[in-house]
Amino acid sequence: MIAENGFFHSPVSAIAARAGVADGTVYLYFKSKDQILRTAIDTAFLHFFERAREEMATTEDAAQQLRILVRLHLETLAANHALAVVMQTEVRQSARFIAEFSRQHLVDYLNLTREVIRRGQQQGIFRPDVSDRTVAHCLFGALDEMVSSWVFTERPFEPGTTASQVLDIIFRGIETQSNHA
Amino acid sequence: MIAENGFFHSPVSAIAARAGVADGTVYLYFKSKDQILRTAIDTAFLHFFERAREEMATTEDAAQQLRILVRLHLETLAANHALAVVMQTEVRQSARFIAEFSRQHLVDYLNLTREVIRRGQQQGIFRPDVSDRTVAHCLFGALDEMVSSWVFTERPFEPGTTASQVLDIIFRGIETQSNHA
Amino acid sequence: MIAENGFFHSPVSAIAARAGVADGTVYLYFKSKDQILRTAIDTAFLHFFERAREEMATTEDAAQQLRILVRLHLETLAANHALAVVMQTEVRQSARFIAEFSRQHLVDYLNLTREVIRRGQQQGIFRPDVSDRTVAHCLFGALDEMVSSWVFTERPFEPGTTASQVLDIIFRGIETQSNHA
Amino acid sequence: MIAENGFFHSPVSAIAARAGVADGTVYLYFKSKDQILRTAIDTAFLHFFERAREEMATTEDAAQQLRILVRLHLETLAANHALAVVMQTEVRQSARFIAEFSRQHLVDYLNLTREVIRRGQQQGIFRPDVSDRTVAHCLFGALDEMVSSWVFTERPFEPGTTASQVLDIIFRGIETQSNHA
DNA sequence: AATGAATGAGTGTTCATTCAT
DNA sequence: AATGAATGAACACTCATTCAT
Repeated sequence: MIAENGFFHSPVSAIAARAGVADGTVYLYFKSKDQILRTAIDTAFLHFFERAREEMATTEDAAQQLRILVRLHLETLAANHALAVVMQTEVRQSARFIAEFSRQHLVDYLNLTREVIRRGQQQGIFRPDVSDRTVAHCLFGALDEMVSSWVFTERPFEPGTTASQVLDIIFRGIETQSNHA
Repeated sequence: MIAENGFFHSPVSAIAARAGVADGTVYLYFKSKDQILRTAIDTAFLHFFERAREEMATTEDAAQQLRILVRLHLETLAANHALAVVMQTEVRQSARFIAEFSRQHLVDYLNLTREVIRRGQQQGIFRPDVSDRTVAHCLFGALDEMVSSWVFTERPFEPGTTASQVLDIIFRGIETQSNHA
Repeated sequence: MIAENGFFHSPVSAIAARAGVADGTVYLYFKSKDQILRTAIDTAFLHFFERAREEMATTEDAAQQLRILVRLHLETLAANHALAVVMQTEVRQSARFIAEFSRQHLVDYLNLTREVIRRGQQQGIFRPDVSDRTVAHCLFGALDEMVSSWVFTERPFEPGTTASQVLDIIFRGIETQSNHA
Repeated sequence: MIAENGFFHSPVSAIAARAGVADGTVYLYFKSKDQILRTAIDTAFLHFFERAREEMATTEDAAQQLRILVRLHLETLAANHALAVVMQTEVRQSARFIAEFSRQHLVDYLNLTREVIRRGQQQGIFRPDVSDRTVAHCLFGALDEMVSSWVFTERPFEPGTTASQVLDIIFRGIETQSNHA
């Protein structure tokens, strides 16, 4: 519902109707309309982090872990168009909302990425002369923009191909010479 | 006003008061509340494109042109915090708004970037084996995320430094070996 | 409310207050302010037609049926001053409103009257050399004006007397000589 | 303008535009929007009464004078469709407006008609056993309804024919037997 | 005299939220 | 637990009127 019409253009009554319950019932499960959106976002991030932690535990190679993260990011959204729309729009609905709430999730995600970057730098596979913060922002920004491009156009989306393309550029940009050669 | 509270949380009466005019006066200049936001965004992009075209005309070197674009992107927003907030939030307020209106500006910007990338590939300074579309998305996404990071935290922002950091990664990621060596 | 102040000078908030409900409640029962008026008018005509059909079925004499219609017209409005005011004013609020909506009720009423006239002509009690349309308009117009006269002054109103006076003139005007003698 | 859209749906700005002047100019000639309508109505009645007095002075025969009034009523409106619309709608816009303002014109008109009726009764050509008030209302009501019927449908309108038809009924209804024979 | 930009009070309508059932 | 009728605050927008030019 929210993905289709936007949070502000989705009356609680419409959300309730879509869920097949009465308006009042919504308030038995959510304290306010805002909480519906927050819960949806929280849940999505929670699931993402769970899977990310699980899958990243299967290897110690930072490059491999980065590949896992990137693939998971793109696959999760590719598999759920409505979620993707919400993530590319409503999550950024207003400066106050972001500052108070949704930015924290992104910071968590960025921190996770930064840890992997730093590990790669310690492992000698990533250049040590770029800040992990910058790299994480570049990587996240690139992925984010690829998703936006898909969501706001009618293009087909192949998460695997997209992941390769982005990583092709970012890896080359951050890998050490020895590694690259 | 919109930057501070968000478009949906900014009554027309508040916008009018901030502008020092009566509510009705707003409607002498804008057909609807929506048009206020659209006009602001249109104007910002118009100015940006004008300056970009001017400054990019001073050189034929694609790498140099890319540096100009990146610097202009970051400097424009760094110089106007409210504009930056609007660009990182309200421009993405709902899928419908984006699809109907604001995405076109981004597409124009991405196309401008892609042209430069392609020129660089023809000039032999950028790798020919990555698509200009992917590169443009990566670059824009990286910059966009750097701006968001600044806007939604209290960090100081140095557009020059940020530009160098991002370009350091992206350039290395897309330049040809010969060039890099 | 509308009878007292006129439709355009009756804010929905005032109508709601008079009804003892909150403003929003009005919109649970009416789609728009316009619909309040339309529903009131529709309902009044519906009841009138129902009663008219019932009472007219008690006789086959066209003259008697006409007397029934006239009495019902005047008694219905005499019994409900507010309704009478609305019928003499708001029903004619604008050319567009009338053309789109309220005229149809009058046309239905006029058609009912015309049928009775034609029946009387066939029965040989009404002159055949005047058109039923003209007669119906004269009769309705006369009644309408009697009601207006009452509504817009402080005069007392006796529907029975008024009915007799109007019918005295119209009947004499339309009856056949043989009948009249 | 008012005839087309109704008084309440005609902004002063639209009326001014139609008149080819600026909004403010309207207020040099009318104290308020209401006065525009009142002046239009006043003027129309003034002209009507002037012509009625003139033409009625040409004969002493009450029946003839009534014919003159009826013809003038219908011809005046037939000649000016917009005026007719205003007379059949806006003149009755609300009970308060009518009570305060427009009813007086009708009362004047009805009084003029009543005088003629009484004169006809004194002349022995109209029945003395019906009240002049009732007759005047019947006659005016009949004419009024004929005009409404024309204004709110697409029918062609022939004031002469319509006058004959109405008078055929009303005259027969009110004339004395001797006269009728 | 004429203008038309500016005003700001007024109003129809929406919708998040509550609560008696 | 679930309902959905009722609420009333909030808001976008209109427009009669004013007044400096």
